[in-house]
Amino acid sequence: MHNDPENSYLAELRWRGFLEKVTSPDIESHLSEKQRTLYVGFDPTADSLHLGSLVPVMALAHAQRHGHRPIALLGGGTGLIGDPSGKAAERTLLTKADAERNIAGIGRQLAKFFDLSSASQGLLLNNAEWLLPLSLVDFMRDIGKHFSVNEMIKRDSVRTRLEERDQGISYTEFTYMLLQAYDFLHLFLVCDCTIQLGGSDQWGNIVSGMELIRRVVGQRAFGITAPLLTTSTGKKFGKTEEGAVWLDANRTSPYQMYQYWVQTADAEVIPYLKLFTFLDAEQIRELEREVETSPEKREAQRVLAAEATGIVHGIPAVAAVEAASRILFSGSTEEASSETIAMLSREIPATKVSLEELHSAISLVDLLVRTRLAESKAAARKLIEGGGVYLYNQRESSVQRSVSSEDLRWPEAMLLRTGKRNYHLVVVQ
RNA sequence: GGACGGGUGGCCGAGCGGCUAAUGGCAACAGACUGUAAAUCUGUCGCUCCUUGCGAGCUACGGAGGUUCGAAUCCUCCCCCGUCCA
Repeated sequence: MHNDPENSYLAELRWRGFLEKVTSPDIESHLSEKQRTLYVGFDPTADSLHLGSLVPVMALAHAQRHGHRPIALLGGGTGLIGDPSGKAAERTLLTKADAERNIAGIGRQLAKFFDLSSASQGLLLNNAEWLLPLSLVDFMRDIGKHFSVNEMIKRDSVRTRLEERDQGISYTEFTYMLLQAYDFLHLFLVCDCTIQLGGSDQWGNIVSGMELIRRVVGQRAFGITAPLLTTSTGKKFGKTEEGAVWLDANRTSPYQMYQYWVQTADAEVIPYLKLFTFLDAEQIRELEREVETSPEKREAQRVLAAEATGIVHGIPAVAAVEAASRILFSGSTEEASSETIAMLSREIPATKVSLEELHSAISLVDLLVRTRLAESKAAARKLIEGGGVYLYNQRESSVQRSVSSEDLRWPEAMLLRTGKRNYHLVVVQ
């Protein structure tokens, strides 16, 4: 297959924008020859991945779809050391208990992206398995001997720290690159893994691994790096004012993730559709035309949000999120299901009101004060008079209005709103 | 210690005996516009009540007293800030 010009997997990565660099053009024929095994490592820096980690995850998921074998590698061992790449300062070591907890969390998430039903399909491994039992002396004799300190200190990640007088780098972090290189060697030997994939900051570590394999076994291995994303406004991808967008629903709710995607700028929505959904080229071209002709519809953003959120949290969760978003942002007066209400109750403030109270009717003015949507009764009245109060997204303009069980349109909840987006859920008990 | 200047609503800043809940600006809130953007425009912007009226009552201009029919505005004392002189 030497003259196969276009390997289908690489072609896919290419048009989707995953390819930043490859270590050699020969990777094309290497992949076309037969099923290959590729790996991506994940640091257990937190108990959840965030959107940024999704780029290599998706790249690896595409490999499986093209018949190759992915290995998602948990850094249970390397995480105890800490990767200096891209870090301006020495990090505090994770405790072993934290690392274990983080490994468990990340492992659960990664498992959802791959078919791990058999070892020939895909693998989820933890490098603690082979790194922890290593003997220091053996490691130094067998692995360390292949690394030249002269080379190591030229590395960006090391050099910047050496030049930065007040930062420095510990021997621990300095050693990190040997461990990651050893991972690649280990996977090469045990799993016949020949390709390592990673973010562009991993280039150096990947090359170290390839070198090590070449020296120890005299064989060739490859690397692929994916670009680090930044938004057109210069912000880091996957970050909001509140911090990272996590894959863990307890850290970032599906609704919040969906909203993050929906708010994607026009300039980024097409690249993101390519990276974070499995939609094919034709479907994405269609959406691209939509962005050009009617950007105000935000159709591409909605599709991106639904698809990407669905991949992470499952399709069933998306329906409720979409309904919640329609209600909160398009002022939809649709009925809400209990799932949607549950979704809303996590995103907007809620106040409980007893059924008895509701039977005897509460004045809208009092309800506004009670839900703290208005600071005082006078303010509540002024809000109503100014046309700023809505019940189930329908304007209520009478100061005399009172609310009773008659007005209950959703199961056990009323949706009250002032202004454009100050929603409040009145939960009836 | 002495001499001035000043403390006003979330902030800045007018007012200097009644017409002042207190001009104006900013912020805030609501409405219109809009693509879950920005800008712009309009309205509201101490609290409470209702018979929602260009309605009534209460509370407010550093604090406490006083003068006056009536004070944020005049007087006394106190507190605080700023500038200058010792």
